[in-house]
Amino acid sequence: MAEPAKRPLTLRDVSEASGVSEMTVSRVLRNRGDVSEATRQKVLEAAKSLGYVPNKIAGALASQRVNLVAVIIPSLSNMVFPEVLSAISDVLDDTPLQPVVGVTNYRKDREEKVLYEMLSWRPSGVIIAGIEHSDASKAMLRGAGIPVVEIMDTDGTPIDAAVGISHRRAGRMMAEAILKAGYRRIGFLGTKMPLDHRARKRFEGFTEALAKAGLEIADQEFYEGGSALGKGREMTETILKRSPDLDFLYYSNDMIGAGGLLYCLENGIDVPNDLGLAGFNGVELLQGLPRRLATMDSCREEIGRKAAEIVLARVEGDEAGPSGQNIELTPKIEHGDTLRKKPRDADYPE
Amino acid sequence: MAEPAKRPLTLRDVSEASGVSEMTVSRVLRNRGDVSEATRQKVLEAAKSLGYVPNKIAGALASQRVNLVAVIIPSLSNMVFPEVLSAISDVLDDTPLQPVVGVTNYRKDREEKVLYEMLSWRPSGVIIAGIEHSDASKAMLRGAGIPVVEIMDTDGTPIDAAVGISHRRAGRMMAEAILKAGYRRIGFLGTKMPLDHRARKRFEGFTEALAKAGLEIADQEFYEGGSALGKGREMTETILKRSPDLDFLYYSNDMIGAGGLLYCLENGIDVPNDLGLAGFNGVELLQGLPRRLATMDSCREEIGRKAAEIVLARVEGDEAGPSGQNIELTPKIEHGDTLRKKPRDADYPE
DNA sequence: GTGAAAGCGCTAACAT
DNA sequence: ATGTTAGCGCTTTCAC
Repeated sequence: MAEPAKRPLTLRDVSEASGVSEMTVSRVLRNRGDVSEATRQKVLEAAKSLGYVPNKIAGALASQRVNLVAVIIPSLSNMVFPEVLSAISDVLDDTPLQPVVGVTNYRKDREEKVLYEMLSWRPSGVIIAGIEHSDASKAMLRGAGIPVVEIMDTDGTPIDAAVGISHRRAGRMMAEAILKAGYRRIGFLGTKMPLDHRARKRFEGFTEALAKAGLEIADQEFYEGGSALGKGREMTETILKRSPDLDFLYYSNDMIGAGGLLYCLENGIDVPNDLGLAGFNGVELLQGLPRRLATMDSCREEIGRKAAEIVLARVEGDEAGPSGQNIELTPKIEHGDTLRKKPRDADYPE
Repeated sequence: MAEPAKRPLTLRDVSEASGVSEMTVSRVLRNRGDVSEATRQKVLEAAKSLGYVPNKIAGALASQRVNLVAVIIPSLSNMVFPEVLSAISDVLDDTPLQPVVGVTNYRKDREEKVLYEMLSWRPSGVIIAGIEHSDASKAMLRGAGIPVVEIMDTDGTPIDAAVGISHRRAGRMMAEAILKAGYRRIGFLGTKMPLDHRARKRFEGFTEALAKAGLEIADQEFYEGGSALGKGREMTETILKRSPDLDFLYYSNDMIGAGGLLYCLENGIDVPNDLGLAGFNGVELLQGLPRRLATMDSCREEIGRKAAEIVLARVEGDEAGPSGQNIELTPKIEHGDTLRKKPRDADYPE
């Protein structure tokens, strides 16, 4: 029953309460070095009854070790990132390392600030979303002298190590699957992309693959903010009214794709025959929809796990581990119910 | 162009590079005290060109101030908590305080551990979800000597301050609205609740209000884990097959409610006439559904904002601010398209 | 198995 | 406006 403490307790308080030197108390509390079972118990008891909570600030300063891993992501409202996070947490859970999250809102200036703040706590490693950073951010990351794992995207040169997928390739793969299924008049719906590099790269890969087949995006529509499901609905209505002859809609993420799917179903559009749909990410939400939206798994779980493992390996092995790796995972297309696997008999007889 | 630093830079390095004492460098970097514009520039330049990042560990130890606010929540995958978080961040954004998030997975033992870890960094305040904690957690919170704001739930006695809604009352209010609309055979669908106190309290308030009207829950169904949308769908099918005469389904959250709604629409059930539906939380996702699910706003934005403001006020005013407050917000029922406002002409002529 | 001394990188409090 | 001194609460290192 600790009284409303005025001054936080210190090792010294525990030392005095237990009649053991500060040093030995410290050893007990950290399970380090040999301590007799007798003193060990005395100390533990004293610490507990006082309600002592060690001061990690002091500990970190003295030991020059901080068991934190900075995890920097663009957003928490896009479910994709919490999922990566939870994979990271799972791996780190049985280790002394602890993730600490920073959010950038997809903004370079925020990223710089968040990074600076986090590095000033001298974490043991950094896991950061994306492979595009400002020069200042890159300089900080390089200068920090700690393992840095860039995640989600491998289209670029990592500072240290990277784990992700190639979004350019993902866009290409989806375009190829769509073409193979016989769709030809393809619309694109997505976020305004100046900020989201991965969405942009998927778009680029997508158009590139279409171009190779002599095709272009037939129409497109972009959105900003707001409820993704609602936006998907609205955008789908807009683009279909403007270009009723489209036979496929590629969405830059599953949430707007889901909104589009709901719109199509309500309006009696024959999916996937008259109109095919596909999103991106493979979010769990899709399991509950009336039809399974075609999508592409973005390997979030594995990315999080691998990233954490890399940091862990580097922190444990004092020497720099395998640096400079760029691990590209391969996303799989899920056709679901909205992307047929081959052309209808009637059309595109080629 | 900082070389791959071996040893992190210190104030001393900046001091030497700029020919100014460590103390003055420190003053410049913190914008504290009077420094001539000339030296100010010299220092800033030196710091920048070296790529110096201050060591907050040392700073915090020396100043006995840590501008972190521990925010402890059950989960990141339930969108409700990221929303509270983002309200907290917004308020704290223009202040020196910074939120740091810990996740408990709805488990008391995790909460204890997370709390211990966070307190060992000596944060300036704690914002913690829920008002139910283990004795050990309560002792830690009391002993920390910092402002503690318990959020989301006001049904209980706060340790220090609380901001939230009464979930018992929320459950009652929904029951009353449902009864007023003439529904009588009411089913409940929700999470297994040993862990989620707020869901439990809503359930209790709900059944209590039914009891007052001489009614009982006609059937119920519980779930664990999995995709909420999909689960809502499955549970709805199950409960309706078992009890086809139900005329209302009350879901413990909007996601399973949304799944239920989709199921009903697909199966041609007349909502809200033959069957009414309601969820809880007022999540944005609902905006994109074919019909607006009845729900109840859980005031997440305001809760986050108020909580952050309380911590802020207490940290700024050195003296303890208004302690012991228990701010109960009032959720509003949104009838949407799935809960009619009064009985059908035909039934329940009373 | 235990203790004493030194110092981690910074800032408060006092000089000047 | 700038510099000096003395810690902050722990851990490292070395002694016993």
